[in-house]
Amino acid sequence: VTEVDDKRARVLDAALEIADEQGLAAVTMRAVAARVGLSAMALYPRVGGKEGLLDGLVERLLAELMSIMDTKTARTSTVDGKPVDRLMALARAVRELARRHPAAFSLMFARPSTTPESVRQLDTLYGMLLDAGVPPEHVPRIERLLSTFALGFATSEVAGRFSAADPRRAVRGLNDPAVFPAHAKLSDVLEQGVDWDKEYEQDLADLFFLIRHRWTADKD
Amino acid sequence: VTEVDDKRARVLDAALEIADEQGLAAVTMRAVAARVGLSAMALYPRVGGKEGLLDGLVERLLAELMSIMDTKTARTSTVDGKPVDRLMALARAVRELARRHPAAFSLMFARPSTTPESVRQLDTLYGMLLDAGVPPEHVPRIERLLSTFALGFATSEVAGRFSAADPRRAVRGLNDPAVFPAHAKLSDVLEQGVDWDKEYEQDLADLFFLIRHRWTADKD
DNA sequence: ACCTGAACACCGTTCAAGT
DNA sequence: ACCTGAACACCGTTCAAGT
Repeated sequence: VTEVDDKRARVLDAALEIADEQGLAAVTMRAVAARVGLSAMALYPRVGGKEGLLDGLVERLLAELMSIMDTKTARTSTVDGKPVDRLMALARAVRELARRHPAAFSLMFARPSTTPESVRQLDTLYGMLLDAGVPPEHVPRIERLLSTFALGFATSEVAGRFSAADPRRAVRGLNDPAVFPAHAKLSDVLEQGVDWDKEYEQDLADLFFLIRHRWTADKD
Repeated sequence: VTEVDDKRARVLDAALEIADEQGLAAVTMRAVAARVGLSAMALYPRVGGKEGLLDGLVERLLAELMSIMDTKTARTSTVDGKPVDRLMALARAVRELARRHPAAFSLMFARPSTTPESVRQLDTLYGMLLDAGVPPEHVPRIERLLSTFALGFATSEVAGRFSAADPRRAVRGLNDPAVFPAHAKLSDVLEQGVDWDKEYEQDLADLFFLIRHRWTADKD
């Protein structure tokens, strides 16, 4: 039983390595098989076709996400720190995961994981939000809001959505108020580059500001 | 000149139709060519290979996004309504676009558009945020925050990330406090289904609450 | 039980050939 | 100038055959 899992794990290792080194398009049944020293057909009992292989990759990423968070929180000794700190650590771990595996990370949006393990991780997140004082009836929604933003930010970064929007890769007439009035008004701000680490921290601060203050003054 | 664009447009029409009807995997050079009555090779001068075809699809989606917003704001006559209303209309248009083209929509995260037209759309967004009172130095960041969330939410919906997390597609022991303590605490909330329209509206309300109140009490 | 290799039906793209 | 069709180097997967 654990032997089968072991064989599967070795295939997923190989697939993730190829994705990291050569991109997702290079993750071919044949290429993965060659790396583990088998024929392409020998993978089918292990991972169940290409779809199963990619689903397995998402499982691996989720497992690594949790291990990143554990090592991080252990190092700064916030294992049982304030709930918001643990949420922040998780949010930062998402981004680090994306930087470690930029090609494979794009699968996270496309191939939702429904393994018991992923439900356990969701349960941990729900627990943190409850501890942080989010009213129970809002917890699932706030979880989706935060995870959607964190996944989206990391995906935008590694897929180039953010850098592509950088106006310094000049479109003609960018500072012409007649063509791009808002860009012209913001030219000072736009000229300086973006510190993505800082931007992410600011975004998280804003979102947690929301969580902290949304349910204090007014109820619901 | 416009004749070349016209030919290109016809190819992109066909590609989008196939994506809508049969999914993104069915968008094949051969299939698209067949739909416009040409050989596969005749597409190359028009769109420049498969990559160019997919980039063109993203352009189409962005154009449709703006047309959705225009018709919506026109109907509710908020064309020159309050800036926040226009931002809300745009955010809702993103989601409607995803529902119209669920398969092609996933390209939005993967293939950022850098055409002059997309910069014009970004400029419009910047303008709305300035009008809404966001301090200039925060406008690009808030734009990224909002667009990342809106894209991420719509992608999660159409790609099944949200529905896959639905606990009612039962994992064993979901209500066992020993296994999933947070799920057990939230069982009342989780049992009732989610109204996605309502959830999105609440999320937008929260985010605009943030925009409205973040820069009033404390100056950053 | 587990693995292999030939084969099938595809895919994007090159290229020589047609008009 | 614009299009075609054969061909090339792939791809995921089926299946009969080996041990």
